[in-house]
Amino acid sequence: MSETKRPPLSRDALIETALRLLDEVGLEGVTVRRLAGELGVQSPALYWHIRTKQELLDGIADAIILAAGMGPPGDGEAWKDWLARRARAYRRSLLAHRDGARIVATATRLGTETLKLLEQELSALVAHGLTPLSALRAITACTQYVNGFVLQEQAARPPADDLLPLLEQAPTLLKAIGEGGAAHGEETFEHGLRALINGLDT
Amino acid sequence: MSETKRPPLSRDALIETALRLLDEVGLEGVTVRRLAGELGVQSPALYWHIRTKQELLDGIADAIILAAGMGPPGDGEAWKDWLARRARAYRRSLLAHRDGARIVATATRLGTETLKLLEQELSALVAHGLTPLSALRAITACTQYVNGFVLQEQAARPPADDLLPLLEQAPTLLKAIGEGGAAHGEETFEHGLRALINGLDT
DNA sequence: CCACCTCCTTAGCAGCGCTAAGGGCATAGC
DNA sequence: GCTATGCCCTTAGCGCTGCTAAGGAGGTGG
Repeated sequence: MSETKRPPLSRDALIETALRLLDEVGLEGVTVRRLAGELGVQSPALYWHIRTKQELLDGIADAIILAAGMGPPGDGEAWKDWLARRARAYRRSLLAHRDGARIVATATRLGTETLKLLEQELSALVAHGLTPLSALRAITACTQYVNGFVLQEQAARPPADDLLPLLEQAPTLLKAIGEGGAAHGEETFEHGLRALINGLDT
Repeated sequence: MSETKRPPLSRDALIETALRLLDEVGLEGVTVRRLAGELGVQSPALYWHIRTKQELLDGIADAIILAAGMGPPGDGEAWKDWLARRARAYRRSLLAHRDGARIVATATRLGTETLKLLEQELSALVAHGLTPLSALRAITACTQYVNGFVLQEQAARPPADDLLPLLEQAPTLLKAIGEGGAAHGEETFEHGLRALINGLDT
C-alpha cells in the first residue's frame, strides 16, 4: 500500500505539516481529512494526537507567534525601539503564512511558551522603568494594532467589480491611495506603529 | 402548517434576523438552515435573496459598521477629538453584537454605503488641513487598532485550567492584571487609543 | 387561457468534525 | 516462550454543513 514505513506521528508533526498545508490551500482548505492525507494516514488517526481541530489551530497560532523570535529588549536598547522591533517581527511572522493573522486572531488560548515570553518581556520593560500596568498596556496596544493591521492586509483582494464605479465618486480616497495609502503595506504600517509608540507615554 | 401568511423575505430581513440570531447563538450557531427556521422557510429559500452565506455575513458586517453612526466631524470639533469619538462609537458597535469583531474582520468586502461614509470622512479631514494620505492613514490606523482590540476583547474567556499554575510563575503579569490591565476593558482601550491618536502627527 | 415571473418547496450531493469499536504490533512481566 | 498491556492506527458511520437541481404555487400581463 505505501512505499515504505511511516514514522509515527506527533503533535508537532501535525502542526508542521498543517503549516505547510495552510500555505498551499489557505485556512478553509485545511481540513482534518486533508491534513491526514498529507500525513499518509486516515483522518481519525489525528485525534490520537489532538483533541479537537481547534486545539490544532491553537498550536499553529502558537508556532506562528513563537517563530517571530520576539524576546526581551537588548542591553542598550531603548524600550520604544524594542517595542517597534517586536511589532515588526510579529507582523512579519503573521505575514509569513497564508491567513496567519486570522489563525492567531481566532486562537482561543495562548500557549505556555508564549505566556513565559510575555512575562519576560513585561519584567524587562519594568526594569526599564515602566510600571507593570503600563508595560502590559504598551504590549497589548501594539499587539492588537498589528493583529488588526495584518488581518486587513491578508484579507486584501482586488476590489469588487461593482465597487469600481462607486470608487470614481470617491476622489479623496482615490487621491490618498494614489499617494500610497492603501490599507496595507510597509509604509502605512510604519506610520501607524510610529504614532502608537510615540504616543505611549502621553 | 403555519398560523398565518408570511410576508415575503428580503435581503434586509435576512440580515436583520441573522443579527438577532447571532446574539442568541453566536457565529458558529448561525447556519443557513437555522436562519431559515427563524424566518419560517426552508433553507434553500434564502438563496433566492443571497448568493452565498459569505455574502450574508458581509451584509451583517456592513450593518454593524453602519449602526455605529459614524460620520464626519462636527463644526467646531478638533479632528483628533472626532477621531477618538469615531473609534469609540465603532468599538461600541462591534461590542453590541456577539462575535461582532470577528464578523467584521472576516468580511471580504465593504459595502457601498460604508465606502461613501469613508469618502465623507476623508474629505472632512482634508478640510481640517490633513493631506489625503495622512487622513486615510489616520483612519486606517484607528480602525485596525479597534478591530484588533475588540477581537481580543470578544475572544476573552476564563483562562484554561492548565494555564493557571503557570500564571503563578508570571508575577509581573499578575501584578499588571491586578492593577487593571487585562487585555480588554474601557481603560485599556482608552489608553491605547489615546497613545495612537496623540502620536498621529509625529 | 396561457405564458411568464417571483418566491418558495422537496430531495439530495459532497464534504465537514468527530466518535465508536476494533486490529496490528511492540514492549513488559512471568 | 507466552500472555497482557499499552500505543497508534484502521474501518464504519453519525449528524451536521453550504449549496444545487428541479419543480410547484400564485400572482400578473398579453
